[in-house]
Amino acid sequence: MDLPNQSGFQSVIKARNLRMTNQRRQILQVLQESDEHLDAEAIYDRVRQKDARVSLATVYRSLTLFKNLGLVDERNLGEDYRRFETAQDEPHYHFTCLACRKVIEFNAPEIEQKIIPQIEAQGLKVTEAHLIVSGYCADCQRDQTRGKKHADTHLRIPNQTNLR
Amino acid sequence: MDLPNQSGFQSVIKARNLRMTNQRRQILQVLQESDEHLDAEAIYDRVRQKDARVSLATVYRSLTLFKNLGLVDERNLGEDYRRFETAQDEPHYHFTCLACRKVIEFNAPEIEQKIIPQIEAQGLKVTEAHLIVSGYCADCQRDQTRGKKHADTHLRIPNQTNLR
DNA sequence: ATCCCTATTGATAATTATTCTCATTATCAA
DNA sequence: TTGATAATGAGAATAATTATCAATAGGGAT
Repeated sequence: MDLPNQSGFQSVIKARNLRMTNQRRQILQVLQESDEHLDAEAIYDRVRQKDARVSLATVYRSLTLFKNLGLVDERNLGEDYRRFETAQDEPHYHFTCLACRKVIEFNAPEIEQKIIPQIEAQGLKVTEAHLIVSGYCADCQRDQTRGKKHADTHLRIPNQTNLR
Repeated sequence: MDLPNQSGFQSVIKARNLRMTNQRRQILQVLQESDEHLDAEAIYDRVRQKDARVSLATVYRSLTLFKNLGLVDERNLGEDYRRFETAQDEPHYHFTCLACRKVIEFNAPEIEQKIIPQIEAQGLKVTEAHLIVSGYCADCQRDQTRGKKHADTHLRIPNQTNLR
């Protein structure tokens, strides 16, 4: 949630002679207010609830703009799981539960302090690094062992009877 | 390229009463022969060159099957960059050049030895971990500073004049 | 070698997520 | 207030992947 405030955003916008529209304000606000990881569709839904008449195309356009302005990051949190979040100062990484799709953030200073320097020592220039960890959260592990019903649409545990 | 050989594959297939078809053989062979990271379309092209009449749908179906059998891994090597590779014994991670799309593999034992154990200590069960690093390889850095023409279709360097 | 069951395939339609098109609207500097 | 043009809405277009279904082909049993 440490995003430039609206007036800060406004100056960024004007400096590039872009325009500060109501749609952009709404979309940015939704992103700032949420601490979840939303996709374009979810952002679209929330913006509409706030009554703005914003089209899905505009949501996509705005997200692309915000990405390019460095205000928003697009994250691939696993297979078929692209989400957006406001840009953070601290580098951080993501664990995704394959059953309930919950996202848990964590730090891993080894990446910035050891792994990336090692890569750059080979002459490569690093601009981005994502560590994507998948598995099962504590709750869903419990449910599975109990054989409980849960949102198994996304279960990726290989199933002997359905390999195809 | 340390994949079960064809006879090993055959036994895996039969054990699940699946069938060893010519299409599957061809697709698997393409994956084994290549040390690049291919997408479904590229696999499709190569299989067709070997003259088999294989449909794209079958390529997708086979890749899904191989994934579920643990013979093949699907990798998200960055934005819009899903590729397949034969399953490896050693965990490894990927650097992708944003300019030429070259992929360089590297090890990072800190991930398996420190980061994952820390995550699991919190009660999470980890089944997968991908470290995706993006940036510019030595060659493309050189080209850029010289202002050379190169495949800039994929350049992601924010461009002040084209933010939208 | 032949038969039969059914797993697999090819061709193509359907689906999903995202981007594009273009006429219309709205922002904002003058 | 006006004018230049950035931005939008609505829907068409695109691209990647999956689903449908009749036809084909493994491979165990005979």
